Amino acid sequence: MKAKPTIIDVAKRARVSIATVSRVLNGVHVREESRARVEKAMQHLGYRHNKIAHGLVTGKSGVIGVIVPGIVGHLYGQMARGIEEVVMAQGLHMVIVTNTRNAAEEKENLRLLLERQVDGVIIMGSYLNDEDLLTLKSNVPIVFIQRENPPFKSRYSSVTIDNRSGMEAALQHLLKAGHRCIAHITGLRRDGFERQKLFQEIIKRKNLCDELIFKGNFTEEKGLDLAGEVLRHKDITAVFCSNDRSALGLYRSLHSKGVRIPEDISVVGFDDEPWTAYLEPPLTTLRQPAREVGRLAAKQVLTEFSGEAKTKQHTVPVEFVERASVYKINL
Amino acid sequence: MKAKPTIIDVAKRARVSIATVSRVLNGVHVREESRARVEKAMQHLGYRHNKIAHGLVTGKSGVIGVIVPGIVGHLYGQMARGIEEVVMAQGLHMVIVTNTRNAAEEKENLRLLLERQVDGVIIMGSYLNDEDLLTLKSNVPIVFIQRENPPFKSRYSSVTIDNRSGMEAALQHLLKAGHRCIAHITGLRRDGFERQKLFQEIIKRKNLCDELIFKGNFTEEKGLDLAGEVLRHKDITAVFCSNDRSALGLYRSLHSKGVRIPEDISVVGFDDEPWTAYLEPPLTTLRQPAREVGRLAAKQVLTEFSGEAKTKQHTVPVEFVERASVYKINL
DNA sequence: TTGTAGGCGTTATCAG
DNA sequence: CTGATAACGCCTACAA
Repeated sequence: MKAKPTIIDVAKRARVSIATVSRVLNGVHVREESRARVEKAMQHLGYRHNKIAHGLVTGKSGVIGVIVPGIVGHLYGQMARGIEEVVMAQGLHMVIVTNTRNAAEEKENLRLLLERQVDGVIIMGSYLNDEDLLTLKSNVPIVFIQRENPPFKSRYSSVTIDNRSGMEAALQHLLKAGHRCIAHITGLRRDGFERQKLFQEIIKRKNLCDELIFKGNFTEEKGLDLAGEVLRHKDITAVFCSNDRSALGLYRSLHSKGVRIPEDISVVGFDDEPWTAYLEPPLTTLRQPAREVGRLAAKQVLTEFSGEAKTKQHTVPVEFVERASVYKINL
Repeated sequence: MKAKPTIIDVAKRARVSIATVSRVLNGVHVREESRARVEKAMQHLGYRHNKIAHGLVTGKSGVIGVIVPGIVGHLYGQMARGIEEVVMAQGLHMVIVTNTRNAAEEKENLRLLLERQVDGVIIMGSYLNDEDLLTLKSNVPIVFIQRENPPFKSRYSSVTIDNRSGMEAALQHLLKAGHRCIAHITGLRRDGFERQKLFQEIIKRKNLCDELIFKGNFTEEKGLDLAGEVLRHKDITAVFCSNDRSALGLYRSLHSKGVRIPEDISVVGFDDEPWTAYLEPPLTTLRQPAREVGRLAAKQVLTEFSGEAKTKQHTVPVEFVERASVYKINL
């Protein structure tokens, strides 16, 4: 009647061996009578299965590690939620660590996770390179979501947003609406650069003016600053922002300058953050299926962990969300 | 040169005993030379400390469990971030599970966490009652953030928002601005009810009309619906919404009806969600110091876990955020 | 300062 | 179907 009861205590009270207790614990068949006695004993003693000890012998911790970038934001939250969803359904748990942006810290976080014997790791927006991974010699599956560096030559899975299809859809929409002089406020990191590259590629392919690139940094402030420069080009009729926050900055500046959206300038964002629908006018943007991305990543680690399943590079499409921030010139 | 090396392997290679290896692992002093040899051996072998085994013998898992309500939202994310911050600083980890709203599931989640031998638990918006807790006989500290039921008679810590001070501040502001006929769109759960009660109490104390209560449910839709009813009372000059989402609904309906904010109707929200500053006009609201709440809760579990520290009921103030949605009548 | 040996709570193997 | 008993990897008196 003192500290935590163990299977030994249960076994004694049920007058069976600890092996039998272990069996009922793990759903192995035992005689009905024994099982009943064991269960009663557990009940009585307030026994609780110790997953630490269990993990030590089985070599599985039942935990998936998740590393998320320090920047808060809605997207990462959704991804984490998606991961938790499938992880939980398997009776596993998820430990989250956030790394305040730098490769060294990320590596350290990963190391700690591995010490904890996680059964798999999911890293969002990783900065790690092949070499880092190598020195850590992880033996568990790692899958990367929206990794920053170019894909590994190596053996890791990944889940990546299909920026291309999104950009194509959005620009198509703009073109159909009659826009011919479209500016782009760029962003940072992999997504930012990729989007810029795609923007330029598509614009060039359509034979439009491809010089209207404004260097942004994914922040509202920058979007706000850039508005002036954008307005200096009188023929710009639409601005494609690399993310919603830039679009927000642009909105505010345009509003304050008395420029009408979308009549004077059309705006398109990227991410579909929850508040974009509340803007005036509601922002046309591209939605990242963040939750689904999380689910995918989680499923990938799990199958890799519990089988021979090979690594795989997933690409998920983004969805074009039409709202009211694009003016139809040709109507 | 095969599977995971253990301290035994390290000990052999360093020609010391496993005890010595363990010592350098745990920062106990050993002769400089031995330490060097051990470290070199670990390096060479690619040794990794196994925290599962470590946990089994020490009885500490080094993990704090966190249960968050299924509803996503910005606040819970911030709280989790605050928890992770302090937990991480102690070299611990945090496992998050979300419960899709119902006491049974919450209890089950807690049970699983305890099986995992977490060193402490933080539950946000819990629905558990004394009895539930009792049957689980947790031996680790549990602290509740914004628990739904009335405080325990029992021995658990909590962190709670000081709705009162917030309501006082907001209403004071409204009164100073000359508003005398103020409506309230109510919310749900503990916070909703508490805010309503406080609203009525304060209004009555000030000898104002206290009948203008509109039954909301924390959602945008409801806020939108209620706008009509609010407008029917011609003398209402301000509406205090129980949360920002209700305020948002009100905004949209008012806008669509051509009612001006704040000239015709002033609006105050609660929560200070990130997008409230982007509304037109920016919403005056009350900020919950969510991150700080998380930190507090985490510190509380940690001190309770690692010492005799008694349980404690924390109350954190909310901050009044003045923006542009309140009209100064008397100026 | 270092080594020996006895656990920590479970599972797994192998006889009965 | 059940029961000993040896791991699992590490920590920690206790001894040396």
